Amino acid sequence: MATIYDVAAQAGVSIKTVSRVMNAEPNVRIETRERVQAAAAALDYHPSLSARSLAGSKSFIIAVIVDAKLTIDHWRSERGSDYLARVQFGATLPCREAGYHLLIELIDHGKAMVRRELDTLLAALKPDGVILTPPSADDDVVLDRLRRAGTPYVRLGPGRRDGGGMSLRLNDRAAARAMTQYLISLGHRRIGFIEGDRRYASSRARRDGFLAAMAAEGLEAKWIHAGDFTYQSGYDGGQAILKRASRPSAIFASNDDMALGCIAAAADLGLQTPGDVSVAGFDDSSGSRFSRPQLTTLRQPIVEMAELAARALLSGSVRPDCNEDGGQGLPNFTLVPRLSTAPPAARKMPRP
Amino acid sequence: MATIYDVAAQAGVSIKTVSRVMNAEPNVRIETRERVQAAAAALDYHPSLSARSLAGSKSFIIAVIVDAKLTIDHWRSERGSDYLARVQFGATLPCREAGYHLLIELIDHGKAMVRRELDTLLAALKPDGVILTPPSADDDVVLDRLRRAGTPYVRLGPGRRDGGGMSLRLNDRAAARAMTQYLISLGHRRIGFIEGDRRYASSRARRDGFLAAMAAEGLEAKWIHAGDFTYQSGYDGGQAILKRASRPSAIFASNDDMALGCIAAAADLGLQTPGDVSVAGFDDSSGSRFSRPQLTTLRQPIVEMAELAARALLSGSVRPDCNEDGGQGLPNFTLVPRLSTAPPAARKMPRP
DNA sequence: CTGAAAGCGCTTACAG
DNA sequence: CTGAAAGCGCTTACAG
Repeated sequence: MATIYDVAAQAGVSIKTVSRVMNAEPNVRIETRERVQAAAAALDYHPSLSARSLAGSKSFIIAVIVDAKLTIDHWRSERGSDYLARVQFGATLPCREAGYHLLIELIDHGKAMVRRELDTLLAALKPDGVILTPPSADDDVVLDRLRRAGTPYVRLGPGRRDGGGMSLRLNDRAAARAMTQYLISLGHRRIGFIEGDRRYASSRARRDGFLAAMAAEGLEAKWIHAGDFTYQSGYDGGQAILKRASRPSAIFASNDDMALGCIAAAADLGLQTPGDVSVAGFDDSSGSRFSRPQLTTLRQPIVEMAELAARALLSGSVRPDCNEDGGQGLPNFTLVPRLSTAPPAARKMPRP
Repeated sequence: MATIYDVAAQAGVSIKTVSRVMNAEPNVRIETRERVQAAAAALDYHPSLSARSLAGSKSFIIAVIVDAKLTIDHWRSERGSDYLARVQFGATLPCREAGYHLLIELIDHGKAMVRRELDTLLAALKPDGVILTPPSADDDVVLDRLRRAGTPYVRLGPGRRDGGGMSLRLNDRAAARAMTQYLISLGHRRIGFIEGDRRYASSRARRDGFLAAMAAEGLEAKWIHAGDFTYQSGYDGGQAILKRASRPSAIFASNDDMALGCIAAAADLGLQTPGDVSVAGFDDSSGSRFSRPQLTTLRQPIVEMAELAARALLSGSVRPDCNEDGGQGLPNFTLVPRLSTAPPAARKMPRP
């Protein structure tokens, strides 16, 4: 394979000049530039990433950090949870345009592992930027190691405001509140809630939004189940809630996987959705669109967030030692009403 | 950040010895080894990938090549087509265990672009192995550049037998034949077929399997539509086939996306699935499981294939200049009967 | 079992 | 506008 020396020799210049041309730096006579470009093309020369990375200050790598357990669970279950795919979609294209490579890195969020895995990653790869997904975005160890390494990072959907870097936050609380209000507007007054994993800030925010909407209408939140974002926990939550003597006419699950599990639980108890119980989800996963019945859910602009994150990192505007909220330009959530929710059956309406 | 020199100094040895310890090479006294390990741990030392890659013969990178247009289309449509996710799932874990990084690279399969993009990729990254998905797996330019670079590669679902490297092939023909026979066994004799993109070998094989099964029963294959694996082409195919005066009682689409499009087309024409027309797909995508009705489809062991591909590459057993079929240990396809297929309505049965 | 030397292919910092 | 020198942090090939 041709190296910078071959190109320099062929063009009759020094390697420094070839370097200037390849990096589109100024101060090269147009004629020289063209000679170098011709030589590079003739020799089919492409600079080595590792050499550039070792000698210079850039690695041309952006890493996306995801939780290993959760990601593997989603891959294994094939339930159409496409959070990671959306992040890849949003971040891949800007990286590609800039000649960067996007690396998906799974890390274990156990106290002991996270530090070792992250340090290895940062030292080995020296990524020019890191995109943090929940729960990494709020993980003390992750944030500390990143800051120590001086690596710019963008946090997706973080809870903490003081985590450094740039944050891209969706208003989970407002979204959950809107969904709850939607259920109330359909006539529901007895509404259950299935929580997500509490390690996730978004999970807590969704719960808060639900509780706020209920309180605003003077409704009691009596059916709350602690799930963990998995289908199974949604199923368990649905069973637990719907087996009670007094059961709600609607259930709001903190994500689509759990909502689908909840619908299955209802069906196993002989309850139809939405005839006997309405069920709403959160995420607008592809599974939600193809479920039976199609799921009423909330869509958040994950692709746009990831794209914004990548662009911010690529532009060099993110500094690890600041706290920047970059979510201004982001589109808002959208409530997507579909067929899993309906007004409660008349006989089940409590009297006013 | 600590370098190999720091560790060497701290342990009182040469950098060569540190290198030996870090790479688990033999010929280091146990006592020396422990001293080096202690020093490395104390200094939080992790070797630099770019330095290792530049000096040595390994890059610790495995690249997956996918078609840019197709991948972006799948990401954008969010229709639960999880081929890439399955490949990632299968290949990520072995890479991780081996300290390797998996890179997903989109390339454009236009004649002009593919060579430039691939050469840049190979020269810049020097991946230790490449996993080729369709249609790259049969692309002359891709195969030529890979061989020229001496990069080991595994081809997933290739058509050509002479493409070099290792091939992992699924029996698309037998699978399509089995599905067609299944439809026939339900009582269908008038069966339509929607083809996938003909650039894909699997697409041609599926068509062959369909035709073979029909011919074996002495049935005419009169309703064939040329699709391209997209939902829209399935919709168009469904419309075209079902609008004809004489229409089939079942349609077999070459993938799930097209099958879903076909069902939508039927619905728009006032035809129920499976009441008026049975529809079968291919892939067992997550969308197929959540569709309404759930799709009868074929599952192929993509995750297992990708895992096998990664392991073969990591073990160093793949050579670019041979033609190896590595699919022996792979599980077979499975026909997944679900609710989108049923016996034809009595009045539509042709007389024997 | 251990180490000194050379070199991988670039960029940096500087000189002219 | 151009280039000579040094160095990034490792592995390779060799010597002992």
